[in-house]
Amino acid sequence: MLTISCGLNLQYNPTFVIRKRSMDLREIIISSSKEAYQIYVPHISVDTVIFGFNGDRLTVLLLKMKFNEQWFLPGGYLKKDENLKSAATRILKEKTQLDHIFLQEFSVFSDLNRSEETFKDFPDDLWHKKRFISVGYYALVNYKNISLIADELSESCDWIFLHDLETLPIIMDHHKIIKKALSALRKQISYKPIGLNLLPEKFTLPELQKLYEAILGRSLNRGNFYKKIKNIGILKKLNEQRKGGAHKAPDLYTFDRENYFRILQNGISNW
Amino acid sequence: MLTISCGLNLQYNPTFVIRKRSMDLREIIISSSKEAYQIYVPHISVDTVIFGFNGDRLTVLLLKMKFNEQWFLPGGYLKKDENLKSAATRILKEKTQLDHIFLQEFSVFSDLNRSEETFKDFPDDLWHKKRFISVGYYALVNYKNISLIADELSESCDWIFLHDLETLPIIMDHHKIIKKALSALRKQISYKPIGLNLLPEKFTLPELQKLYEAILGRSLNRGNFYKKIKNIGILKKLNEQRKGGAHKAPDLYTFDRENYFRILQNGISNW
DNA sequence: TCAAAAGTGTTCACTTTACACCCATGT
DNA sequence: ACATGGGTGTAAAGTGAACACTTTTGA
Repeated sequence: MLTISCGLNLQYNPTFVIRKRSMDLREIIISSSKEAYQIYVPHISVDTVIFGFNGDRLTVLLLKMKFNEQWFLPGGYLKKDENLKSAATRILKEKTQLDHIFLQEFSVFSDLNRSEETFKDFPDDLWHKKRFISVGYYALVNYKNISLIADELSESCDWIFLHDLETLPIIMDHHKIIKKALSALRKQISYKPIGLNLLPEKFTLPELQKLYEAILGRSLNRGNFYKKIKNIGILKKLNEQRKGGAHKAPDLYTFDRENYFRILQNGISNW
Repeated sequence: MLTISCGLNLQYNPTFVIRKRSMDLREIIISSSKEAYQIYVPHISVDTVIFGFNGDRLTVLLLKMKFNEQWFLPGGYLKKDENLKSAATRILKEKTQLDHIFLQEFSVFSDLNRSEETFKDFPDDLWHKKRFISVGYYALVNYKNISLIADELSESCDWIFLHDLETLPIIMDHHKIIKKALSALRKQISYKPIGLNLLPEKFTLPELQKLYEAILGRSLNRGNFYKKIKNIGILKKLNEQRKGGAHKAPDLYTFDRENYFRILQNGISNW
């Protein structure tokens, strides 16, 4: 089941709606700015790159701004009483309702004029107009069973195929952030197990292989992949097959959660 | 040549000096706080873990606080007109005079009550008393030919052996930061060349091996190390030997800078 | 029965590991 | 001469890539 619930959905007469929207929105933003000064640490933000998997290709969760139709990553600010990991966890939960997801810090983005331009038509003391140093986290989640929730700035949110990113108008340096997250993920895949949050409880090796191929962006040899993945010791073979497809029914597996999390902590071997 | 110039060196009657010191220092800190508000972005700091190598063991550059005798990492704040990498570069230069050094971001430290305690006897609006989210960078530099420069807060600065860290009083979470930097460095050593800033212009393979062993914290097999390191393609064998030692004179090498920097960018292979 | 996908086995090449051997040098 | 460290070679074990073969299934 894939539900997408996306806040307001104003439509009909486009020009009227856009004007109406921007007026409401302006007030919303200005009032949220005041609140932000109370709650958050200034100049620090978190951007999360949330990867999903549709069984074939990787997607990224993006939101679409109400007032300029640009796409951007789910993000937020650091509360005065939390650390960055908590902030990233909170932001992930706000957008996807998901908890207990592996979140990995991968880089900090601190260039000048990253964010200042976006709200240039607003008062100078607007919170959002400050310079922000953003800490990037990525997560891997199961594409299905997720109710996406857009925030007050966003008219919609959606899973965007990595492949389609180039064609979208994406805000600020968020395209660069996604690329860097993907690169960090590709590095991680060689020494940390991946898949627990991306695949259903029971899955087949061909499905797992598709996931690896989607992340790495290239096809892998079946026999070699099977050998390698089984060797890691994170798989439990079930006494069931996935019936219903054409052709031979593939064996079902689950993750051996104990081993999975141990290896997630320690890395796959060498270190 | 190893010169260490460390600001003031007050000594003699300890109790008197400490009192005198703390009074001067208090004023210095309070005035630097005012300046800081003008120059820096609040709540963001940079800590640099600068590794050195004495030919046998790894060291870390630490400073010693004037007013509580605790050791801490060279660090600083983010100027309003620079990004984090520039800040880290600037801080490294301030302490070591060195330029063009490879600096690697490795983690962000954002826990609550990281730094607030250190200046608890100062006014509440003191810059240093704010909550700081610190971005960690590490660097590798040649232990020799460096004039260390302590700052206004520090009575001295010194290269501390990794092995001796446990015995020193180290401020805040700086011990944790060093450990994490070392762990990142150990990961990096397997896919990026290391040594250009740590060894003299001309060096021998046994020297390079000692460096690797110091970083990894374990001994390596000589023959295998030679083969592996030569295979990377970053070494140029010179037509000279290091004379003077007992036993066979070892061959001298330099780094092939072109290859070195190319591989530093792209990683050693796989990726 | 057949095409297609799943699962397993085999071969070859290459890398890693362990270790042996020779070389050069100062004492 | 010999102890010590430097430099190279080699065999065994392990890993990864390519590919072939068998099995299973629905059409």
